[in-house]
Amino acid sequence: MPETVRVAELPGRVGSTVTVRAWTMTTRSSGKIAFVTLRDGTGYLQAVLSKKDVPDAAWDAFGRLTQETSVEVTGVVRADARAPGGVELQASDLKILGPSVDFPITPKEHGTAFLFEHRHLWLRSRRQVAIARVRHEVSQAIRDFFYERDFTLVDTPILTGSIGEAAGHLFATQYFDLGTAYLAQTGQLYVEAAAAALGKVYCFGPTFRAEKSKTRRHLTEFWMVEPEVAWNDSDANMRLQEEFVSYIVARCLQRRKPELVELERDTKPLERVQPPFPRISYSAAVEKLKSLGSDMEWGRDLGGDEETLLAQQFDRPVLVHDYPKQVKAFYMKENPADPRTVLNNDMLAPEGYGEIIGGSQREDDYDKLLSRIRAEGLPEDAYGWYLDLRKYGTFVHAGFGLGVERTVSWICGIPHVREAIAFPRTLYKLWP
RNA sequence: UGGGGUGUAGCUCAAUUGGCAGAGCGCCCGGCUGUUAACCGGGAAGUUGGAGGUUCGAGUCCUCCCGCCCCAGCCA
Repeated sequence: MPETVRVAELPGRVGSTVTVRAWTMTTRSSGKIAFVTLRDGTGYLQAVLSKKDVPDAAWDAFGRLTQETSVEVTGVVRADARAPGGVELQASDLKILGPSVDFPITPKEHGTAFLFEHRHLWLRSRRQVAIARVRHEVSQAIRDFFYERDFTLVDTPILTGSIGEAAGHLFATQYFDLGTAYLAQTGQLYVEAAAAALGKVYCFGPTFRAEKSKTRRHLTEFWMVEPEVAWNDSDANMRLQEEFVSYIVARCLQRRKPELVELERDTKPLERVQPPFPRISYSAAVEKLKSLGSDMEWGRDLGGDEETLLAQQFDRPVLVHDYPKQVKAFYMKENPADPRTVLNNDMLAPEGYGEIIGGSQREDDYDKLLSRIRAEGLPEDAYGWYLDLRKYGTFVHAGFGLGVERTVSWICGIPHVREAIAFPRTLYKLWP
């Protein structure tokens, strides 16, 4: 009885007889010799069948192979320069496990609308497998980075009663007899509470925005990691960010080179991602943009075009800090050196990928926070627990949120965030 | 919510600007002993997104509706 092995193990099994279970990608035949390219999730394998060397049933089975037929192939592992990957399987038997009739995604070109309608099948493609592996590496790097630095993971609620940020639309649902519940658009307020208990914390999970955004950078459901650190000021917050992003990129370069090659990603720009990152104040950024021909004015938030133009001036991610108070959220700490601004920052990824991080030092003064809540017309009683954090031993603290899909898109060099998650949720896409 | 596109075979796209709906891939049949998205020969495949209108004649022009894509705002 031959062993069943994974394709990835085959280079170490040259000479032995093995059985592989996998899916059919393409077939080629020359009458008496036949080739089938297989994939099993661990790698890609070419199996070779010679008509004279296999049972008639196996030869007939080859003739019935169609794209994505699942099969069991037994044979001898052989090194051969003509085989993709350098190793192939000289088959002695082939059995069909599951036929596949009229697989909709052919090896030729398709439009994005068609592919996303078949997302559950499209995931099997080499490109989508590579993206999934990079995403997995990013997620694991995130967890390892914080674990190594003694952060505690705090899982924050997805169903919430209060509202996170001032603007933005939220998904709402009826919550028993307690009225409306909202799907969380941030875990930040909760990790602030946890930071007062545990010091260094982070949350990592899905987040929901009911905004009718239709751009390559937006999803209605996306994953965000949000660290929050007691006694960090804005400067320490930015140092943590550049260390964090550099760590994630380095891990992908170190462990996912084959996937980045599959994606035809030029890794040179990624290799430059090392601390320190350039920093520029919002005010200086406005001046710089003006000198570059932009009609940007002080007081306006940076738009997509401005972000791209600004990021193009640097060879690695750039930290833009101290934005005008009126364009930023109520919880950001007022800048003592310039009360028109707050102690926040965004991180703009290079190559046009835009904002991957938004962060700030939090307002730790009870009265100032309360007046901001009132000024923005937020429901004061809903924020009672949040204000308590300033009432009982207030503390300097700061944190940020990193968007996983935007980060994965940037590292992979893909044009749209919806490819960076297995089943994207957008304005028009709730299935599959 | 604005602005710009697009919809023709299973898929990706043509169709002389109003005059016989076509190609490549995929699929089916046949051929080939080292193929790499194999190649060669043959075949099947269409309510041109939907409804209405103009016209001798509409894939093409007009009106409305529907789906999708891109850009902007919002943000990660």
